[in-house]
Amino acid sequence: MEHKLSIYNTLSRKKEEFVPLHANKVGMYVCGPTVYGDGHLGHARPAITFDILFRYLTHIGYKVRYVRNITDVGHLENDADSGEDKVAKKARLDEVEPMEVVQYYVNRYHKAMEMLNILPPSIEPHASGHIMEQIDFVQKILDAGFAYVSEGSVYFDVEKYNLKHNYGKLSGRNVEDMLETTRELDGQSEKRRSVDFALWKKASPEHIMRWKAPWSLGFPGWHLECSAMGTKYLGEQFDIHGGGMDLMFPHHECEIAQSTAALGKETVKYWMHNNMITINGQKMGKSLGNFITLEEFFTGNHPLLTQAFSPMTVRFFILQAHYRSTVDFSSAALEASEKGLSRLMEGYARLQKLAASATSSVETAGLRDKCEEAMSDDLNTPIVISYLFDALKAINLVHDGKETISSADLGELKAVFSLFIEDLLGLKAENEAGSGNEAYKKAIDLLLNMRLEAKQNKDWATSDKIRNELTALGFEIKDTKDGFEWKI
RNA sequence: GGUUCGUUGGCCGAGUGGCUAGGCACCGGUCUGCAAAACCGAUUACGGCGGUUCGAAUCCGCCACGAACCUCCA
Repeated sequence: MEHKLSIYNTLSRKKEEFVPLHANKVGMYVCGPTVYGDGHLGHARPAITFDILFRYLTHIGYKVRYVRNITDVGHLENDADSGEDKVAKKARLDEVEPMEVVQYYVNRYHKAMEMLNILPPSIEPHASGHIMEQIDFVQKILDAGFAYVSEGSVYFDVEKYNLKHNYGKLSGRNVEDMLETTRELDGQSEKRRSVDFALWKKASPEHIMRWKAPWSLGFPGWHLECSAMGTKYLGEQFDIHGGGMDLMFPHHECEIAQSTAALGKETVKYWMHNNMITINGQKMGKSLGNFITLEEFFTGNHPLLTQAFSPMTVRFFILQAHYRSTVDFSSAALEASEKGLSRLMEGYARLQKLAASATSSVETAGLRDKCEEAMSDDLNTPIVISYLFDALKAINLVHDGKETISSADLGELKAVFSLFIEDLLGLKAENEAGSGNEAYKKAIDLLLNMRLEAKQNKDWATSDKIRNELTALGFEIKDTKDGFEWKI
């Protein structure tokens, strides 16, 4: 059964049925990372959220072009005084080439994304590789009369734009209020109004990353790259633009203004924003210095972490909350997710070995439909997961011989689990130490077979000794009807 | 101050008018030589006060508390 996909559009502040601009094709743009530091849990959230959307859109039959940018220029570090961008600053400190810093962190970002089983986007454009497109974009805005040049820099004229269009429609602001509240801060600026924002910025002498433009030797403004690259790869109008909620204002608001000013029309149909990850109720973020990098999660090397958490645990943890809710981080919450995930994945492995009977005593019909329905309802992954846990119960009961399943139902259940767990939620089994080492596995089997013999002779002392010592080494031993199972 | 959003059981976290998601923890039971795992069962909820309604965690109003954005941020 087909369910219509509905997604929450920040522009209208409600769920809307998703209707693509072009039949069967979807264009989707997501704000990617600024590569001047290691990725943290906050970066994982949009990456995972829009990975789910990418996978789901593909699953329901769309051909999706997914663009996720790399920000490696612009984004001023401090207020107007320095005019130096983040990447340049870091590079000077480290005494390396700016692009070397970019490459280093891009590599690390890709590595982390791969570990989290996030599919690569269709196109991953760098802002630094699209300076010409950005200069053209600035020129279009100037030509349209919505920008002005001031001492080598170009600024967007928000007040003028707002006379014809609605600046603030995305974030619910109005320009008059903003001028009221910020007027006092507006000193001897090159800007006419405090609300105006830079499209092109003249580089200060010490600024390393600079490009030649009609107005000055400089660099593009903070928000321009997304407008320029989005339209370049997805067209003047495309379906979905995503990113974190913190980007709603000013970043996305400015994007709307830029694109509307340059092209004379709305570019994006659906704006989607994932919520923040909090830590003790407060946002986890770079500027707050309370973030935990992904690498620290994977190694457990952070004061707030009681242990290491695998990439799949992190992914599962994030998927257990709806993307529009904040999710509060704690080591205890991660531990709970780890156990839940492990139970789910064991059940999934168990499902593959289940024996079919003539008839089913468990009810598994409708699972696919319910899961599809939850996914199509604004990507409600927590509900999908809850249904999978319901089905897990049936799997375990059949495994224990307390219930039966027909081969048709078994086949369907396998297909549904495979589809949702692997293809859509993107969860995969994580084989830890020892995978692939046959000799090692056989040695453990040998020990456990000796224990089995001891058990048959009712030599509990020997049998418990083997089990206890293996347990102490980190193995988990389970006795089964006709033998044993183990894992580490 | 402005804008937006939130407050659910021991913890995490779904749910938008009636049918009390799910996970983790805890307790009791089944199974087991004992465990582990699995299964069965029990318990604990909707910030406060009013209103609408036959009926509200869910709609409306007020209050309290918290968060995000208004400056780079996922």
